[in-house]
Amino acid sequence: MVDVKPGRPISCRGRRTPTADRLQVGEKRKLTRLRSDLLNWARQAGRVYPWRANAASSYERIVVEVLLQRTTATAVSKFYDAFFSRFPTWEALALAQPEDLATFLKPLGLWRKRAASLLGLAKYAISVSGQFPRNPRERRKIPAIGQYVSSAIALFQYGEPAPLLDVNMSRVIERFIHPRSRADIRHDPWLRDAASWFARGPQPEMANWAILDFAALVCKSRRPRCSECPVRPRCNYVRSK
DNA sequence: AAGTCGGGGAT
DNA sequence: ATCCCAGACTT
Repeated sequence: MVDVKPGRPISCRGRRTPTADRLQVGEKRKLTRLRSDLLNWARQAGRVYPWRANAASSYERIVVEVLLQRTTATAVSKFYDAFFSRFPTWEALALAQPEDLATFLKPLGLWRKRAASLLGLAKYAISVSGQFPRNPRERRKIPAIGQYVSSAIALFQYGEPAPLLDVNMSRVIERFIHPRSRADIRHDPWLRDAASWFARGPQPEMANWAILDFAALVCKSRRPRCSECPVRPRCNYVRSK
Protein backbone atom coordinates (compact mmCIF):
# COMPACT_ATOMS: atom_id res chain seq x y z
CA MET A 1 0.00 0.00 0.00
CA VAL A 2 1.23 3.45 -0.80
CA ASP A 3 0.05 6.51 1.00
CA VAL A 4 1.36 9.11 -1.41
CA LYS A 5 -1.10 10.57 -3.88
CA PRO A 6 -3.04 7.50 -5.05
CA GLY A 7 -4.13 9.42 -8.15
CA ARG A 8 -2.71 9.44 -11.66
CA PRO A 9 0.88 10.12 -12.60
CA ILE A 10 1.73 13.77 -12.99
CA SER A 11 2.01 13.34 -16.74
CA CYS A 12 -1.71 12.66 -16.91
CA ARG A 13 -2.85 15.80 -15.14
CA GLY A 14 -5.29 17.91 -17.01
CA ARG A 15 -6.92 15.04 -18.84
CA ARG A 16 -10.61 15.74 -19.26
CA THR A 17 -11.92 12.22 -19.17
CA PRO A 18 -10.90 9.24 -17.07
CA THR A 19 -10.26 7.23 -20.24
CA ALA A 20 -7.50 8.18 -22.61
CA ASP A 21 -8.43 8.76 -26.22
CA ARG A 22 -5.40 6.83 -27.37
CA LEU A 23 -4.98 3.09 -27.30
CA GLN A 24 -2.91 2.03 -24.31
CA VAL A 25 -0.42 -0.80 -24.00
CA GLY A 26 -2.65 -2.88 -21.75
CA GLU A 27 -5.54 -2.43 -24.14
CA LYS A 28 -3.42 -3.64 -27.03
CA ARG A 29 -2.58 -6.78 -25.06
CA LYS A 30 -6.26 -7.40 -24.35
CA LEU A 31 -7.16 -6.95 -28.01
CA THR A 32 -4.40 -9.28 -29.17
CA ARG A 33 -5.68 -11.95 -26.80
CA LEU A 34 -9.28 -11.30 -27.88
CA ARG A 35 -8.21 -11.72 -31.50
CA SER A 36 -6.70 -15.15 -31.00
CA ASP A 37 -9.55 -16.25 -28.74
CA LEU A 38 -12.18 -15.27 -31.29
CA LEU A 39 -10.24 -16.89 -34.14
CA ASN A 40 -10.27 -20.13 -32.16
CA TRP A 41 -13.94 -19.69 -31.28
CA ALA A 42 -14.88 -19.06 -34.91
CA ARG A 43 -13.11 -22.21 -36.04
CA GLN A 44 -15.99 -24.15 -34.52
CA ALA A 45 -18.83 -21.69 -34.15
CA GLY A 46 -18.24 -19.23 -37.00
CA ARG A 47 -20.84 -18.74 -39.69
CA VAL A 48 -20.37 -20.09 -43.20
CA TYR A 49 -21.21 -17.87 -46.16
CA PRO A 50 -20.53 -18.30 -49.87
CA TRP A 51 -18.72 -14.97 -50.16
CA ARG A 52 -16.16 -16.21 -47.64
CA ALA A 53 -15.24 -19.27 -49.72
CA ASN A 54 -11.78 -19.37 -51.25
CA ALA A 55 -13.43 -19.44 -54.66
CA ALA A 56 -15.21 -16.14 -54.07
CA SER A 57 -13.68 -13.26 -56.00
CA SER A 58 -12.85 -9.87 -54.56
CA TYR A 59 -15.64 -8.60 -56.83
CA GLU A 60 -18.14 -10.73 -54.95
CA ARG A 61 -16.76 -9.78 -51.57
CA ILE A 62 -16.85 -6.06 -52.26
CA VAL A 63 -20.34 -6.16 -53.77
CA VAL A 64 -21.55 -8.20 -50.83
CA GLU A 65 -20.35 -5.52 -48.44
CA VAL A 66 -22.64 -3.05 -50.18
CA LEU A 67 -25.50 -5.52 -50.03
CA LEU A 68 -24.87 -6.14 -46.34
CA GLN A 69 -25.39 -2.52 -45.35
CA ARG A 70 -28.32 -2.35 -42.95
CA THR A 71 -29.21 -5.90 -43.98
CA THR A 72 -28.81 -9.23 -42.25
CA ALA A 73 -26.21 -11.63 -43.58
CA THR A 74 -28.91 -14.29 -43.72
CA ALA A 75 -30.91 -12.24 -46.19
CA VAL A 76 -27.90 -11.68 -48.44
CA SER A 77 -27.05 -15.34 -48.18
CA LYS A 78 -30.40 -16.35 -49.68
CA PHE A 79 -29.97 -13.77 -52.36
CA TYR A 80 -26.38 -14.64 -53.27
CA ASP A 81 -26.71 -17.41 -55.88
CA ALA A 82 -29.29 -15.71 -58.04
CA PHE A 83 -27.53 -12.37 -57.96
CA PHE A 84 -24.03 -13.53 -58.79
CA SER A 85 -25.08 -15.94 -61.52
CA ARG A 86 -26.92 -13.04 -63.12
CA PHE A 87 -24.06 -10.56 -62.49
CA PRO A 88 -20.88 -12.65 -62.17
CA THR A 89 -18.37 -9.86 -62.87
CA TRP A 90 -17.93 -6.11 -62.66
CA GLU A 91 -18.48 -6.08 -66.44
CA ALA A 92 -21.83 -7.82 -66.20
CA LEU A 93 -22.90 -5.58 -63.36
CA ALA A 94 -21.87 -2.44 -65.24
CA LEU A 95 -24.04 -3.50 -68.19
CA ALA A 96 -27.06 -4.27 -66.02
CA GLN A 97 -30.32 -2.56 -66.81
CA PRO A 98 -31.26 -0.38 -63.84
CA GLU A 99 -34.75 -1.89 -63.76
CA ASP A 100 -33.35 -5.41 -63.81
CA LEU A 101 -30.97 -4.59 -61.00
CA ALA A 102 -33.73 -2.95 -59.00
CA THR A 103 -35.91 -6.03 -59.34
CA PHE A 104 -33.14 -8.11 -57.83
CA LEU A 105 -32.53 -5.68 -55.00
CA LYS A 106 -36.09 -4.94 -53.92
CA PRO A 107 -36.37 -7.81 -51.44
CA LEU A 108 -33.29 -6.49 -49.60
CA GLY A 109 -34.66 -2.99 -49.17
CA LEU A 110 -32.79 0.28 -49.81
CA TRP A 111 -32.95 -0.82 -53.41
CA ARG A 112 -32.79 2.58 -55.05
CA LYS A 113 -29.60 3.49 -53.27
CA ARG A 114 -28.08 0.07 -53.64
CA ALA A 115 -28.80 -0.06 -57.37
CA ALA A 116 -27.24 3.35 -57.90
CA SER A 117 -24.27 2.50 -55.70
CA LEU A 118 -23.57 -0.82 -57.37
CA LEU A 119 -23.93 0.56 -60.87
CA GLY A 120 -21.61 3.41 -60.04
CA LEU A 121 -19.02 1.13 -58.50
CA ALA A 122 -19.21 -1.27 -61.44
CA LYS A 123 -18.80 1.46 -64.01
CA TYR A 124 -15.85 2.83 -62.11
CA ALA A 125 -14.36 -0.65 -61.73
CA ILE A 126 -14.49 -1.51 -65.44
CA SER A 127 -12.82 1.81 -66.24
CA VAL A 128 -9.83 0.83 -64.11
CA SER A 129 -9.62 -2.95 -64.69
CA GLY A 130 -11.46 -3.73 -61.50
CA GLN A 131 -8.83 -2.19 -59.25
CA PHE A 132 -10.00 0.49 -56.87
CA PRO A 133 -7.34 3.00 -55.79
CA ARG A 134 -4.83 1.75 -53.27
CA ASN A 135 -4.73 5.15 -51.62
CA PRO A 136 -7.63 5.41 -49.14
CA ARG A 137 -8.07 9.13 -49.77
CA GLU A 138 -8.55 8.41 -53.47
CA ARG A 139 -10.94 5.56 -52.74
CA ARG A 140 -13.09 7.75 -50.52
CA LYS A 141 -13.69 10.19 -53.38
CA ILE A 142 -15.67 7.51 -55.23
CA PRO A 143 -19.42 7.63 -54.59
CA ALA A 144 -20.77 4.83 -52.37
CA ILE A 145 -17.33 4.23 -50.85
CA GLY A 146 -17.47 5.38 -47.25
CA GLN A 147 -15.12 4.39 -44.50
CA TYR A 148 -16.50 0.90 -44.19
CA VAL A 149 -16.44 -0.08 -47.86
CA SER A 150 -13.03 1.53 -48.20
CA SER A 151 -11.73 -0.76 -45.47
CA ALA A 152 -13.39 -3.72 -47.13
CA ILE A 153 -11.53 -2.94 -50.35
CA ALA A 154 -8.23 -2.64 -48.46
CA LEU A 155 -8.91 -5.97 -46.80
CA PHE A 156 -10.31 -8.01 -49.69
CA GLN A 157 -8.55 -6.50 -52.68
CA TYR A 158 -5.17 -5.56 -51.25
CA GLY A 159 -4.90 -7.97 -48.33
CA GLU A 160 -4.25 -5.18 -45.86
CA PRO A 161 -5.21 -5.85 -42.21
CA ALA A 162 -8.05 -3.31 -42.24
CA PRO A 163 -10.93 -3.56 -39.74
CA LEU A 164 -14.55 -3.92 -40.91
CA LEU A 165 -15.53 -1.48 -38.19
CA ASP A 166 -19.30 -1.26 -37.95
CA VAL A 167 -21.75 -1.02 -35.06
CA ASN A 168 -21.31 -4.71 -34.30
CA MET A 169 -17.53 -4.78 -34.10
CA SER A 170 -17.75 -1.55 -32.13
CA ARG A 171 -20.14 -3.10 -29.64
CA VAL A 172 -17.78 -5.99 -28.93
CA ILE A 173 -14.74 -3.79 -28.43
CA GLU A 174 -16.65 -1.27 -26.32
CA ARG A 175 -18.07 -3.93 -24.05
CA PHE A 176 -14.79 -5.77 -23.79
CA ILE A 177 -12.75 -2.68 -22.89
CA HIS A 178 -14.80 0.49 -22.49
CA PRO A 179 -17.32 2.62 -24.39
CA ARG A 180 -16.17 5.09 -27.01
CA SER A 181 -16.15 8.79 -26.24
CA ARG A 182 -17.41 10.15 -29.57
CA ALA A 183 -20.98 9.65 -30.71
CA ASP A 184 -19.96 8.65 -34.23
CA ILE A 185 -17.99 5.42 -34.60
CA ARG A 186 -16.07 6.82 -37.53
CA HIS A 187 -14.82 9.82 -35.58
CA ASP A 188 -13.65 8.08 -32.44
CA PRO A 189 -9.84 7.85 -32.58
CA TRP A 190 -9.57 5.36 -29.74
CA LEU A 191 -12.14 3.02 -31.25
CA ARG A 192 -10.52 3.20 -34.67
CA ASP A 193 -7.11 2.44 -33.21
CA ALA A 194 -8.55 -0.44 -31.20
CA ALA A 195 -10.23 -1.90 -34.29
CA SER A 196 -7.06 -1.50 -36.34
CA TRP A 197 -5.05 -3.22 -33.65
CA PHE A 198 -7.53 -6.07 -33.57
CA ALA A 199 -7.34 -6.50 -37.35
CA ARG A 200 -3.55 -6.55 -37.61
CA GLY A 201 -1.75 -9.86 -37.64
CA PRO A 202 -2.11 -13.06 -39.64
CA GLN A 203 -5.43 -13.96 -41.26
CA PRO A 204 -6.96 -10.48 -41.15
CA GLU A 205 -10.04 -11.61 -43.09
CA MET A 206 -10.70 -14.46 -40.69
CA ALA A 207 -10.20 -12.17 -37.73
CA ASN A 208 -12.77 -9.71 -39.07
CA TRP A 209 -15.28 -12.45 -39.81
CA ALA A 210 -14.67 -13.95 -36.39
CA ILE A 211 -15.50 -10.80 -34.46
CA LEU A 212 -18.54 -10.07 -36.64
CA ASP A 213 -19.82 -13.61 -36.10
CA PHE A 214 -19.15 -13.30 -32.40
CA ALA A 215 -21.10 -10.02 -32.34
CA ALA A 216 -24.02 -11.60 -34.18
CA LEU A 217 -24.19 -14.87 -32.25
CA VAL A 218 -22.90 -14.15 -28.73
CA CYS A 219 -22.21 -10.49 -28.06
CA LYS A 220 -25.60 -9.44 -29.41
CA SER A 221 -26.91 -5.93 -28.93
CA ARG A 222 -29.94 -7.18 -27.05
CA ARG A 223 -29.65 -10.04 -24.59
CA PRO A 224 -26.00 -10.93 -25.11
CA ARG A 225 -25.19 -14.54 -24.31
CA CYS A 226 -22.63 -13.76 -21.65
CA SER A 227 -23.14 -17.15 -19.98
CA GLU A 228 -21.71 -18.89 -23.03
CA CYS A 229 -19.11 -16.29 -23.90
CA PRO A 230 -15.58 -17.60 -24.48
CA VAL A 231 -13.91 -14.35 -23.39
CA ARG A 232 -16.06 -13.59 -20.39
CA PRO A 233 -13.18 -13.86 -17.88
CA ARG A 234 -11.52 -10.84 -19.46
CA CYS A 235 -14.59 -8.80 -20.40
CA ASN A 236 -15.34 -5.52 -18.65
CA TYR A 237 -19.03 -5.68 -19.62
CA VAL A 238 -19.90 -8.74 -17.56
CA ARG A 239 -17.76 -7.40 -14.74
CA SER A 240 -19.93 -4.31 -14.58
CA LYS A 241 -23.23 -6.20 -14.52
C1' DA B 1 -25.68 15.66 -35.13
C1' DA B 2 -29.84 14.32 -37.04
C1' DG B 3 -32.76 12.62 -40.91
C1' DT B 4 -33.31 9.47 -44.85
C1' DC B 5 -33.38 5.28 -47.29
C1' DG B 6 -36.31 0.09 -46.58
C1' DG B 7 -37.80 -4.67 -46.56
C1' DG B 8 -37.61 -8.64 -43.57
C1' DG B 9 -36.70 -11.34 -39.58
C1' DA B 10 -36.46 -11.55 -34.50
C1' DT B 11 -38.47 -10.62 -30.14
C1' DA C 1 -45.76 -3.27 -32.37
C1' DT C 2 -40.88 -2.31 -32.00
C1' DC C 3 -36.12 -3.15 -32.74
C1' DC C 4 -32.25 -4.44 -35.43
C1' DC C 5 -29.58 -5.30 -39.50
C1' DA C 6 -21.10 -6.04 -42.14
C1' DG C 7 -23.72 2.34 -44.02
C1' DA C 8 -23.55 6.29 -46.99
C1' DC C 9 -25.20 10.58 -47.99
C1' DT C 10 -27.54 15.12 -47.41
C1' DT C 11 -28.95 18.88 -44.62
